[in-house]
Amino acid sequence: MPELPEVETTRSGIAPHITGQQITGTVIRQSQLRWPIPNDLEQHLKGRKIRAVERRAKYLLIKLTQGTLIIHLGMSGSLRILPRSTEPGKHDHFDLLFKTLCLRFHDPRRFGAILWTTEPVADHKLIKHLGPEPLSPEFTGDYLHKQAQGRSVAVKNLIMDGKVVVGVGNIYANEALFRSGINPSRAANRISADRYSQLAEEIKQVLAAAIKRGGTTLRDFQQEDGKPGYFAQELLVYGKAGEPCPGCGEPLKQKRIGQRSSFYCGKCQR
DNA sequence: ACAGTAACCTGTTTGC
DNA sequence: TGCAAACAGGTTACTG
Repeated sequence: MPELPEVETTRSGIAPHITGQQITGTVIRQSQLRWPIPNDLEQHLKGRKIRAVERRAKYLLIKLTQGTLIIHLGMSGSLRILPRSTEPGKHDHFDLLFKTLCLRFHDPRRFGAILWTTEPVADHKLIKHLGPEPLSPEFTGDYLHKQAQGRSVAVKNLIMDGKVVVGVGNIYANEALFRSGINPSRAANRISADRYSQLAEEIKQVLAAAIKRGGTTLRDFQQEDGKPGYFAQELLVYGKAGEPCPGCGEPLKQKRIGQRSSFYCGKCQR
């Protein structure tokens, strides 16, 4: 599910409800996620206040008066703000409790993670190797072009590589490549600087547009209030194999690149 | 350093 | 209709 727009939607949705609030407790119903939820989590969190809710890549960073709760939504995770008394359902693995509210983590596939750290987040093992944020000024066509030198991987794999740029998952990689007219299979080192400028721009545009719509809900992404994201209706190619290309009308193609389904137009994307 | 694959887990869709 | 295989928004870890 969640790529950068979905995580950002979640961040901005939960922040106003919990910022400044004091944590009164936690509930762990299933600790076996991508990594186990630390079993001493509650003693670190209880009584502390939420100072800020930030995001780095697809990680949500719940900054406390001391230390940070790191949450990743994996493939199928979501967070909701609910009244404390709400009965948990299946796959509701974790609650962060406040006086009257509860921040509830739901994740059927359990690829998500809930971790705790007291070190500066930028130094954390999962975060320190990450590339720039795609919506930051340092992410440019020139930067991408440089990263591509000496790399023969498909350009789609390059832009989905978190060491190169974060937050671009399968949906938005497909969309941005279509909008740039670049074939997803093209070797990264065989694309001009100009085309990389276009690509960097389209990545920024599509992510920003998706954030505006509250992300993309394909099956189960929920915003913090339980509503879906509305960007799915604006997707041009993702999941649309066989349908006419919005540019030329030729049927869109589907192909696996690096174990992921890729959707593209063989005529408009070269 | 790079490229490719398997692994984590559950639910839904597809194909025989 | 039933069952098994394939596939799904992510990322690490391992292999060659």
